[in-house]
Amino acid sequence: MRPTVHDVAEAAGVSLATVDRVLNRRAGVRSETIERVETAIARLGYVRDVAAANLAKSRVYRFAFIVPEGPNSFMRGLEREIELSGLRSRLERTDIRIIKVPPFDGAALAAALNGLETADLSGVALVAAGSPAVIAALERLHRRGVEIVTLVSDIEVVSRSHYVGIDNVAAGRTAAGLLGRFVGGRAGTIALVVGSMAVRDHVERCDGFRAVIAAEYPGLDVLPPLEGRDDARTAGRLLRDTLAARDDIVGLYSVGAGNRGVIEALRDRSASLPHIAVVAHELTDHARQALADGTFDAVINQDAGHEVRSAIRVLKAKVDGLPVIDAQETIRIEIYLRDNVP
Amino acid sequence: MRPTVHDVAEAAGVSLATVDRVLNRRAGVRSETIERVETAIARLGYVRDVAAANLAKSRVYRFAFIVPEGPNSFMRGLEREIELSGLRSRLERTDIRIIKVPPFDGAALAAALNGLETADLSGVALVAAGSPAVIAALERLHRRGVEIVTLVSDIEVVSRSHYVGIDNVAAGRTAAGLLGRFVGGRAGTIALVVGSMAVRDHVERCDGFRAVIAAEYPGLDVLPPLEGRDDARTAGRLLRDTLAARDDIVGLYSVGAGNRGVIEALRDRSASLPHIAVVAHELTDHARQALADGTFDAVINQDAGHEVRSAIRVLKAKVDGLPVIDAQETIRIEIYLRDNVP
DNA sequence: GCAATTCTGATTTACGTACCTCAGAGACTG
DNA sequence: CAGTCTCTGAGGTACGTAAATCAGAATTGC
Repeated sequence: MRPTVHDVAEAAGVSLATVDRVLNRRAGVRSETIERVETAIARLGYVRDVAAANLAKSRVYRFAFIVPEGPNSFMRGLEREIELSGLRSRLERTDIRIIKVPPFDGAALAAALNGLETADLSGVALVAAGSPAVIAALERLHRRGVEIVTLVSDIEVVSRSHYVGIDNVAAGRTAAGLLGRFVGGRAGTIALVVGSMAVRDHVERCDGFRAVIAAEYPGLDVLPPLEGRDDARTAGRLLRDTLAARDDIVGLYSVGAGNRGVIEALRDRSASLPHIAVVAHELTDHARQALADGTFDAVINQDAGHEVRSAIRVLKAKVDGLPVIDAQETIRIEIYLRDNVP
Repeated sequence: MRPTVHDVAEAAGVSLATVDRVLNRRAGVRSETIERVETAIARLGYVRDVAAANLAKSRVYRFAFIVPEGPNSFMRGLEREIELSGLRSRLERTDIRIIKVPPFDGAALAAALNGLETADLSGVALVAAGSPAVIAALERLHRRGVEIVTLVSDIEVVSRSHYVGIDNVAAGRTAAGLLGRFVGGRAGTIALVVGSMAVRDHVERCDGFRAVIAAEYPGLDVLPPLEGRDDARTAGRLLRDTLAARDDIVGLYSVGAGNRGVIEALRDRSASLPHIAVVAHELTDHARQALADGTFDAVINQDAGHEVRSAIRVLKAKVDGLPVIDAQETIRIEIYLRDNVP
């Protein structure tokens, strides 16, 4: 049987009230006594029963999730997952609120963060767009005891924060490894379509991609990125122009949003032209279709549901002062071909 | 605030004891009264607070995990993950026991199942090797109220069971999709190395693999599988013989155990010979190395840690009579290239 | 040496559920 | 009509912890 506070009290030769004070860092205990209690805790291997503690406290975890608004399919999927997890979390005394902010807009994000009612808020998860104002807002929240987790895209160090998302450099390298092999020894150029070079995740993917292509596929040239800014039409137009302007394109890496436009541009190519190998990101409905009909060869994905559940677990662990299980909280870079789409 | 049993009692106009009898399916309540209580539960949206219930019951979940013994790296990794989860689960009133049985041996597995003390056992997770005796033993366990989950390899229907593992047919199809592209249009034959055609997961992978190669890569021939029987030396020897006997091999799919032998056989080939594209299963230490030095092009993996945690969650949900969240419990087919190895 | 202050102990209530006992109401049997 | 049986209510204790109150002990300041 696990030891309880009663056992600790007995072992330390103090009362239950004293053990409670030590455990909950309340004042009124001599340092010598604190040490006696802590020794007893260590000796017995006592661990607080979080379920019982939360019951006694009638604790409610209150978390806010901040996501960019707009047409970005991945973000909308993320939002759905947050809603779903929020519904289920009700049963576990967890209250989750979603706050939407304009994308690519540090000032708006900072304003949203500063507008949060910190009194009964225990944690914030946000898709970070870095800016000094945002960092200041996060530091302020943290000083008020709010735990912070970055989602999908990371941001410069915030004390004691945690990042839930994939390693985007590795994702870019992986895309390069796949595309390099899919191109199959042909020489030529590779086009890049990104959402915006102003968000860190896209920049990192490009960096990783270029590094591997340069090192391992000397026959391949990578063109400068086409910026679609989360708009399918823009992305499609830019790609169409590039495809029309040159005939040496053998591969395409679609780094971020705007897949719908990319798919249309590719489908409009004449069927007699040689196949362009394509690796894209995020397994949305459009991407699934493109995989099924051969327009995309592979899709790299991060599972939004996993990310949301992981963020919630991490926030809870931090609030409860428990360790985070890294192996469980690592978000994998998922690769999908036509054959392993779930 | 969530409604409690008290609210339900008041709403139904009965006493707390009666609500309790209904909730816990104890005798002594008229069916008409049961209905009144259930209506109130539905109307209020009452859900039992599992944490409080477990506290009150001083419940301890007792689970047995049955895994094959022997040198199979994946199984040893699985066992480590079970131990790890077991240690952590202690804090959540969960006691996990590991039972090892000889591999590929239905009779031994059935004997182990029949030897389980069912009195205080709430669930069993097993790497299934199907046989009538095993199925009978599982049915018996299930009649005694023990929940059953199959791990990694599934088995013919057991009432109310659950399978935690990847879709092995899809894994084989995925391997074919990768290998077909990696071979890069060359014609030739593909070798298959399996553990045993007596376990269902390996058979399914081969089926999926052959189907895609036959349909999409007409230039490629697939050789009959070489059975290594979880023994690296055997697998290595068989592959070496095949490689020596023919020079038209352009690809290899290593379906199961024995990767160490496969890797050695491949490394011993003269460096002047053309590259053989290789897709293998399970990201063990040897496989990581083979990815790093280019011996393997891709590794398909199932995350043993996820599987164990999923099995525990599913067993708990079943014991508590709660629904299983399918999206969370689906085990992904992971693809690793050199660049996304964690 | 007395008061004020700080520390500690004992005890109680609460969280939401499980489970037990005891008593009584009502229906049925013979 | 007494006796039995089934159903229901009332109330209590327990699970492990949090948090509060009150009282007594030890320490400090003056």
